Amino acid sequence: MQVKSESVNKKDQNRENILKIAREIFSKYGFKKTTLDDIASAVRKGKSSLYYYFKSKEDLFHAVIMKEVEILAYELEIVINRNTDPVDKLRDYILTKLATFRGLANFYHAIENDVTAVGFIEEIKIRYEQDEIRMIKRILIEGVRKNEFEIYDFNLAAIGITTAIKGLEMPLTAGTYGEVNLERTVDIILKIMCYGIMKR
Amino acid sequence: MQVKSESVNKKDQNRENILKIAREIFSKYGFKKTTLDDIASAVRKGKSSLYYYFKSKEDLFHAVIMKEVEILAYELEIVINRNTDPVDKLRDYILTKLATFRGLANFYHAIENDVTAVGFIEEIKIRYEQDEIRMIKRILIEGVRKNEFEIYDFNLAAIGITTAIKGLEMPLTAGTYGEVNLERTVDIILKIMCYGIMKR
DNA sequence: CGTCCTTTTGATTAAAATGTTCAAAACTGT
DNA sequence: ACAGTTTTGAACATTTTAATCAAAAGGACG
Repeated sequence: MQVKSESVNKKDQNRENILKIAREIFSKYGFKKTTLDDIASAVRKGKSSLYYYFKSKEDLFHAVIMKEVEILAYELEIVINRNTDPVDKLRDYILTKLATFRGLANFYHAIENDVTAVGFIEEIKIRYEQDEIRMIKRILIEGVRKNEFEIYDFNLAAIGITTAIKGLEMPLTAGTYGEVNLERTVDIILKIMCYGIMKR
Repeated sequence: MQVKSESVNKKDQNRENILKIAREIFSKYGFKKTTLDDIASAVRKGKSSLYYYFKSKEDLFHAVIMKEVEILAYELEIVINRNTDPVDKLRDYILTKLATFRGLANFYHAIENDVTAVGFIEEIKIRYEQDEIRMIKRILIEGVRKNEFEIYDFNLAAIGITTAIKGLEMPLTAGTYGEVNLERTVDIILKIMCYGIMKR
């Protein structure tokens, strides 16, 4: 009998490799234009071999996106745990998320409406909204503890900021390709959020 | 009766527009992955409308490539007529051609062998080889006139150099994607050619 | 070698996509 | 209303493509 852990390792290794290559191809051509043959021949396997690792094209795509999201989560975790000024932290958080999202958007940068892909990404957005609010809240609480922010309702504030970030993501996932200079826009929004619009 | 010249203009205008957009899409996805629907919806027309302007997908692709070649020819003409040192002119000629070719290569940067596209481009290469030899010859003759080159058989020299350029194009049209630093390679080859050629 | 498990594959199929044709419609200027 | 131009939707034949499956190949181990 083969040792389970070894064979699992081998399989997982193959799976990872397929994911890595599939990621490249999906990000280049989008979900619809990428065929299983493209991926299979890129990993030098028969097309049917892919079904040993993933139960469908959608499944594979889903796995690719999920991995991307994991990476994003990991990067955000790092940003959050850095010992920086709360405002900078907020800024870094937003910029990191946007950068990764710009990449994610590639996955369905197709001309036609790639319904499946859009569906996946929308689904992910919804699923992770709660996490996002929680993270933002942590930043806000830290800001108050450091005596930099003055916030009365953390939940509302976090929801507000999360919503603002969603607004920033829009031009990425929608078709607005004209370089909007995101960094500048982020700074402007940050300024508004930090100093408020009221004269004092 | 409508005035012929007007209607022709309108049609040509539309044709040009289709070509422009088709160029973008072909260069992004390659010949095979680009569908007529992609192009049609990008120009906001029905798919069948395209057949009013081009008799087939191949025909359209062909037209796109031809336009690209025209542009290349135009740019090369400019380089050749610039009043520069013959060696620089040779260098500029090669670099200009390679730059455009790098773009051309995009048109069939597909994973699979895009036989049709490859065929077209090979055909063009062959057709324009004679022109190329002629242009190179002009540069060489000018170089001798300016007392910088010392060449006894212009034809042979031009053919040799053209062949060398072909060698430089190979990594572009073949699958060699690993950045080969073309500019450096060009300089090296130029150096070899020059010190074999230059009067001393 | 034979056994058991893992992994790969070619053949097959059903469904969807795609290039192409064509006759009819829409549009345009006179 | 007319004539020429341009657009289009429906229809079709052909390929492509995702998915399935049973069989084969590979590999560890007694």
